[in-house]
Amino acid sequence: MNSQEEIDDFVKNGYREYLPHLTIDPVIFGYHDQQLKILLLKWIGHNGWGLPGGFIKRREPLSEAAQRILQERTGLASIFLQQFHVFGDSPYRLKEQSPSELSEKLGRTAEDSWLFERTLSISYFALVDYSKVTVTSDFFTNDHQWCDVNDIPALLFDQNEVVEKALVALRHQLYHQPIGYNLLPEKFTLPEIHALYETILGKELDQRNFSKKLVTLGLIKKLDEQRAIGPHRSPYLYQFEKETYEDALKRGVVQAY
Amino acid sequence: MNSQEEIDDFVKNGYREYLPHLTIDPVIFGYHDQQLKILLLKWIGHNGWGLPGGFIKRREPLSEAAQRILQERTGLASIFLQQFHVFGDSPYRLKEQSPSELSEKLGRTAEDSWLFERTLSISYFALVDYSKVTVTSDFFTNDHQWCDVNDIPALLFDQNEVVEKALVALRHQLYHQPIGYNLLPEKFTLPEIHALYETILGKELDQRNFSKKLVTLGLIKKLDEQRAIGPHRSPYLYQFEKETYEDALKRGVVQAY
DNA sequence: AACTCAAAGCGTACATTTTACGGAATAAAG
DNA sequence: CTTTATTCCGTAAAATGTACGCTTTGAGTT
Repeated sequence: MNSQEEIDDFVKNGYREYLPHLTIDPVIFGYHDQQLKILLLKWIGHNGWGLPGGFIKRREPLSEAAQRILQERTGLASIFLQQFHVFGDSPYRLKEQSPSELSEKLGRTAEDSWLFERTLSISYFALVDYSKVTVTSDFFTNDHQWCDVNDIPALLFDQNEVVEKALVALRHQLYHQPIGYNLLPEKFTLPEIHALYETILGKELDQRNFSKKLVTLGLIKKLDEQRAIGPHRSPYLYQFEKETYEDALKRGVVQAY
Repeated sequence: MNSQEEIDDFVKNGYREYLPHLTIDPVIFGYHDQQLKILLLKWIGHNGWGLPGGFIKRREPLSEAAQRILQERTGLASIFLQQFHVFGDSPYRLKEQSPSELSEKLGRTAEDSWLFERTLSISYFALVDYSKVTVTSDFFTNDHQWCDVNDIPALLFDQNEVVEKALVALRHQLYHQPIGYNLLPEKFTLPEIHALYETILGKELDQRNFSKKLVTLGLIKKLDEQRAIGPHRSPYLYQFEKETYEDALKRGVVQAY
């Protein structure tokens, strides 16, 4: 979507291709080098930072739509993507936007556009390695940033609440599902996965007990190789146990009942 | 909505009042006397059993809509109602229904109705005492039943999957939030709450450890009264600790991290 | 080659929680 | 006053979680 014509057409007739009143707004967490960030975009129409988002095609399964939207922004496919809530209570999302406001910002009139109507937001979260991602912009956004989760600015609508809830969901996830395949190299060291968990949870974990736990659960297995790191003792390399890992994805790391 | 005129108007113009493409379909669990059931309605247009459902008004907050729909069916207000998933993948929900099919069943033509379009379903679950509920019908349904969760027939669309997921969510809930206020008398015995938990989880729980756990958590407190039950030892009465209970509703019974 | 430093990682003791189950107390009927 | 069905107290073992001392290791430095 680049040319002015295409944009006009989207604003006027997009509802023919997409479902109105409904967007998918994924919170994309990015981990790298002991930092946890989220992807924010600068929206032209609103002149502020907000989450990426997109519409669902009229005949497109919901989960495909979510994958597509993630891929359009980040180029990543088959990433773990988890639905966690529908937001439809905030007065911001209830109040239909003033057409003139957006029209002005877009530099064109679009009195009756379907884009001005109330939208509910189906929220997903994903977890990626942000150093491997190239973010793609589109007409409605003119900037992006990977923003540290501890330093998030005021976002559009109720999106600060969305991010907060996403973080809770992600941390909950960490206790019930294995995480790491997309974030660590195939072979990784205990300190690496340890740092990953500490960063996501935002608190310290005893390294000795932590490793014991992961090995006991059978999620990772020790290899015979080591990696040379500077002037210190070489750590052993580990690998995820693919079978246990995928089993845990389905049934949960800890059996709840 | 009773008169033929009103129905015609709803079929033709309902989209002016309600958001299209989107329904709220609550799975209403009913507990009574050691039985766990769900509320099913017989839908005229489809001639089959399915979940209750309703549309969201254009300017109505999502959670209010859910409460309203529950109340319209059951007369119950301020019930614990938990959103758990949006279903939008099933081919059944993707395929727009044949207008002629429904028109025929409704006994009238409604070629272009908004009702025929694809809908996603925002699913909630609730837990009520079904012996206290009077189910209200409307024009689109002509029968209802409280159906045992272990004996659920083939439902419309992908609703069997919805029910399955709801049951998982309910059981998960039971481990992380207190449940019982609406289902037990104000003062209840240990065997009563014990049976409730066993029924919902569908498995046995050691009664001695179970009571100890609830008391230790501070969720319930023992009273000095007893209840006479037939020719056996009189059980003590217990009450929920309101403060702990509501605290647990917010923060979870078990602190996850 | 010995020394030093910082990080890796082993092992063990203690605390807490979960699980298992014997058996006493109780109410009412016969 | 015995029988029977039920409530519920108490304790012990098992499993899990937590805390932390101390040895091992690799490479640069002396």
